[in-house]
Amino acid sequence: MDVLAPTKTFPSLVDSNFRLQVPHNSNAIHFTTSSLPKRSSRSKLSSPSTPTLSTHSNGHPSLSSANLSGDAAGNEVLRRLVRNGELDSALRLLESIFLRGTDPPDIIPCTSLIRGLCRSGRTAAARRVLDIIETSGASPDVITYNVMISGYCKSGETDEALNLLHRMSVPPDVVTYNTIFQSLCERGKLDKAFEVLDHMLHRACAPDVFTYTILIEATCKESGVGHAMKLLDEMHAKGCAPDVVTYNVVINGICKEGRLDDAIKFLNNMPSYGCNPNVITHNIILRSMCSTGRWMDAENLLSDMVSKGCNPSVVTFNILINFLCRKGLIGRAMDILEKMPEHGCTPNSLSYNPLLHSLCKDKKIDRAIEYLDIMVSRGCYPDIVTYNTLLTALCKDGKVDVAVELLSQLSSRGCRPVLISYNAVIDGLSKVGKTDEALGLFKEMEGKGLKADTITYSSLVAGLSREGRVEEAMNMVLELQGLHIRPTAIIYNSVILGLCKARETDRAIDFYAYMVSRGCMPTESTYMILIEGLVHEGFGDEAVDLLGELYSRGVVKKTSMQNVVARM
DNA sequence: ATAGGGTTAG
Repeated sequence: MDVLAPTKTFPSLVDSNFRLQVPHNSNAIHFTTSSLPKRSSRSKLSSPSTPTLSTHSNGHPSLSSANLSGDAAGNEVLRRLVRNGELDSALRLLESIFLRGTDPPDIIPCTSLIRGLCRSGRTAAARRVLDIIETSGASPDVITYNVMISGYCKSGETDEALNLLHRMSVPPDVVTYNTIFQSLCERGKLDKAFEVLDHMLHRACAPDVFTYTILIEATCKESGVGHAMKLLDEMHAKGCAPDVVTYNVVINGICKEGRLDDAIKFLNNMPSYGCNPNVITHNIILRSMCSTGRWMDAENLLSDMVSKGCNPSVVTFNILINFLCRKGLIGRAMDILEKMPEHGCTPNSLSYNPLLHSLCKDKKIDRAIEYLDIMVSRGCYPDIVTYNTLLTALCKDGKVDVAVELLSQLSSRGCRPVLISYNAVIDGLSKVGKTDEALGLFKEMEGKGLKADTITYSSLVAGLSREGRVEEAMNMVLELQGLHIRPTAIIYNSVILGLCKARETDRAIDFYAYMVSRGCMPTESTYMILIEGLVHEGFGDEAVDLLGELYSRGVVKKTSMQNVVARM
């Protein structure tokens, strides 16, 4: 015990000065900390670019014929520009002619212009068009407003949408409100949606099936089916009949609450409500049956729907294929896929991907590639998930170079690599000791505007640690703070492992303390790595004490403990 | 306005 230099951090460890550090659960044990390298605090947040108006009004050829100051000829040019998709020229024309002209612009091309600008995310420019219409003395109609409001909603500017709703120069219609409901509900702002509903009723605008369906769906998610049912009653009372979609939304809610049998009853009662279930109704129930392992029920439901004349869709089959693949029943999944055309369905990439994934998981990459060829020969092109599956399989099969090659070809194959594609290959490279090459890909990825996540860093940090480049690994972990990425236990563990392997168990313990101070819960591996480290440096007794303590706390499993002892 | 969303890290 006295071999331990007093300056080191070990003593407090072996003196069993154990103290719970993390309040909630706590398997964290307290080691004395010593200071860690100062972490750099970089904040490189680029501010999102705001749409700006192009204000330059220097002569555009197509404007020359329209120097008559906002008259019929001007509108003709405006229509042509909008029709040809020359949005910026149309905008300039509006600014230069109609803003001060005597005749107002035609609101129909203006509405198209607003729609076009919104589609490319330029809501500020679109709003400018609306403002020009208003100041030029023309009055936008409800459609113009609806297009603008929908543009705001799609770009997430719900507050702007609401402001515009309140200052429209014509009464909003049910479409205006439904657009806003949809957007508020998607963002979980259900309270606000109900406020708007009050507003709608005050203005004597009657809600329709869409209105209620949107609200019922959101209510199922936020407050449960029980509350949603009240809305369904209210809907009935107001003389608005629910349709299949309304019922499907409710059935989906019931399934999500784990009440599959109630959902089935609802399905069976639907005809008595005057509404027949459709494929989607069945698919919702089918999915729920599969995910709860009720395979026989699923098979029966499938034959039920066929006998009722409700034809299965691609989704129906994909649900079944997915389920079978998860259960490892690849053969049956393939049979189903092959039978799809008999039911008038063409398999898509979502049909093939689970099969490819299962084959890869079973290390049958050659068969997966054969199947890929079949898929392509049938006109179904691989998507990014297909490629990601292959990239992962290649890496796991020791063909990292092939994976690198494939990754570089993705764009020319019509598939843009995504974060997961890079993560798969970066991980593959890191695992075979080619961390520098992995770092190169990481740079390339960032150059393409893809932001690395915790998994990317997890692979890189582990790669660096394995190569003995622990300093770099540690610095990378410290840098994550400025990037709003919380390192996981996996990341900390790999650094701790790297330090232990380098016979720097004291620093490993410091890093452990740092991990705990950052609020990251250690795992069983964390402790096992540290214990192995202690053993390697000749502190077997201390390791055993610690192990006993951890075992008595239930942090370490008995088998893990026996394994360590057996190796000593 | 409803169903499939699969693929990556110790």
